[in-house]
Amino acid sequence: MSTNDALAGVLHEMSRMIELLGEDQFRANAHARASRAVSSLSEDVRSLVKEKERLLAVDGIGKKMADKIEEYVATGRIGEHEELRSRVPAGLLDVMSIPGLGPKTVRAMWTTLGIEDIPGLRKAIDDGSLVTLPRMGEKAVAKIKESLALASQGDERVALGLAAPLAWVIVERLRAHKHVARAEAAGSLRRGKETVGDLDFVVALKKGSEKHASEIGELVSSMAGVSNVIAGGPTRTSMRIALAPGSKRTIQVDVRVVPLACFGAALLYFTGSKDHSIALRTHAQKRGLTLNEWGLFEEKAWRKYHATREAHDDDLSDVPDSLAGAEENDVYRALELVPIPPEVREAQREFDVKKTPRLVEVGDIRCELHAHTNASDGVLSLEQLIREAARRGFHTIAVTDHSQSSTIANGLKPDRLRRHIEAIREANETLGKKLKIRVLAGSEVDILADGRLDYDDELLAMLDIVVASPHAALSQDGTLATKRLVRAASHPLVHILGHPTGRLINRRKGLDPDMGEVIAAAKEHGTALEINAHWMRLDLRDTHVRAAVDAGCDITIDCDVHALEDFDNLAFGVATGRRGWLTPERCVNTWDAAAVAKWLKTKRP
DNA sequence: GCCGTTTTCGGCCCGACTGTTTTCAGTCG
Repeated sequence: MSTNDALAGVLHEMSRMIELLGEDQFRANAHARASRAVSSLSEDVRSLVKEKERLLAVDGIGKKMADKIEEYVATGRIGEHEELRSRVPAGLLDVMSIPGLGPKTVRAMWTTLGIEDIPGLRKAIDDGSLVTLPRMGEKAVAKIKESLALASQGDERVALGLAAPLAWVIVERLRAHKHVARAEAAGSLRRGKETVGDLDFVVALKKGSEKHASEIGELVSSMAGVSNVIAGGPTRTSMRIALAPGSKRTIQVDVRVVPLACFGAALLYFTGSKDHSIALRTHAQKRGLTLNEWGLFEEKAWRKYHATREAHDDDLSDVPDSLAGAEENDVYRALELVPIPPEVREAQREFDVKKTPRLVEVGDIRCELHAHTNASDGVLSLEQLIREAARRGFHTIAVTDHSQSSTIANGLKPDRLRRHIEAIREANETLGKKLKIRVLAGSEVDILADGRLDYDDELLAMLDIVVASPHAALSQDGTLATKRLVRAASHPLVHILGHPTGRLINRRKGLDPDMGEVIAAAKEHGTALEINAHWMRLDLRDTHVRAAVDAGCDITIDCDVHALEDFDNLAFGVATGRRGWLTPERCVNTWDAAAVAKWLKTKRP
């Protein structure tokens, strides 16, 4: 785990413990906010504490928080954290992590029944003592029991690439309904986060169809794979659905229904992030306005409406006129803000921009620079690969099979690579010319544990393109990893540093180098850093991309193609790039053929 | 504990839904 993630975890825990102790809620919120700010930092806190002003410039980090962060970096602990821990039973945090159980309820369990952990909670359910708590009835206990059963099957966030296909199916189903005017997936999926906790959908009904709101929730909750419906109101339905047909793994799905005039405001709010939404609402509040999922309103007008709303709460047709609400961008403009793309809505500097950034888009991508054939561990023949790349309109396809050390991946020994180069050059002359696509002879060469490359320089120099990636020794020490990657990024024949950390989302932590140093080396030597678009990798990750973009590095977005469908992972790589504020100019794959060729030459003798 | 185009003190986003209540507290996103 990176230092940033570890620190964020400590701050989050502090926030939860402050809540459990029933102390100042705003202090708890401040710690939670600081935790989120730290986890979305593009820089390692270890370097940030050296320049305190820049640490203090981070939204949500003030003087006291900066001191705690400094203490953590210096000693690996925060005294106040340990003091809190001594006052709160460790198992109580597990209890509070059960959906439906918040700080007030868990505190009551603790102080009146002596419950200190999940076994204690189970016991209190069984012996009937739990139901004696205030505001605790049979239904509430049943819900807790259900949550307990669910919690044991694991609640880790779902990789973007596993959740997205289900989201697409649901959006299509919603859009096909006769009363639906618009439907979009929102939440962290829309923001392109590498993992998502749940799926959010915003649906607008056609004018005159407002009475049919309740049909929409039923439309989704009647889908195959729905295991239980958690809540179902006229405008909001929550349920759990199997991630794939037959899969035991489920994900929470929330569907919100709004009138068409409110669609933008609802989409804005349910896209988040939480901190971005809070910043917008605070901004509105200072202007005597109120922003909610129904639109942007004069505060007085909204209050008057809302006070009378209960009488007709299943009727969505009478929301008062808003200052903005139909489109997200209208809301930003009405607040005198620049519209912000979803992927960078993190309340981290996006409100400082003077105009909407033009971030890289899938349609900008014009070449693929990292692809395997059946010469190593791909399933496509050279011809199939070239045809598919051409079919997708690419001007260049790089054939980069594995190098000799990757024996499991059938890596090529030097002799075999020489013959492979000839075959690729031949294909470039024949099929490439015919399909108007340039075929590059390349290699994804292993970066050995000490930073040396897996072929000698003479052989590397014969290749049109070299992607250098780590594949083994992925649990080595951070300092060694930094040296290793810096050495590879500084190599005069390397064009691209491929999936630099080697992490696999939810499965393998990968290397933990000082990315600041790696980025600096890449910048100095004109080496591009790869965003590997496979949803299991997304490596560089979003925060690394942002640091690299800030440093002025070139970035590639590569599908690391092994099979036809891998080309479709591009959207995930692009989303990660966008989260890192990547513009087309800095993204090599958006350049025209001549510019890419010229760039490749700069790294050849 | 953070923060400032009202403020260095005194605020702190806002609504839906549930289950428990006869008017609301707690949780969630």
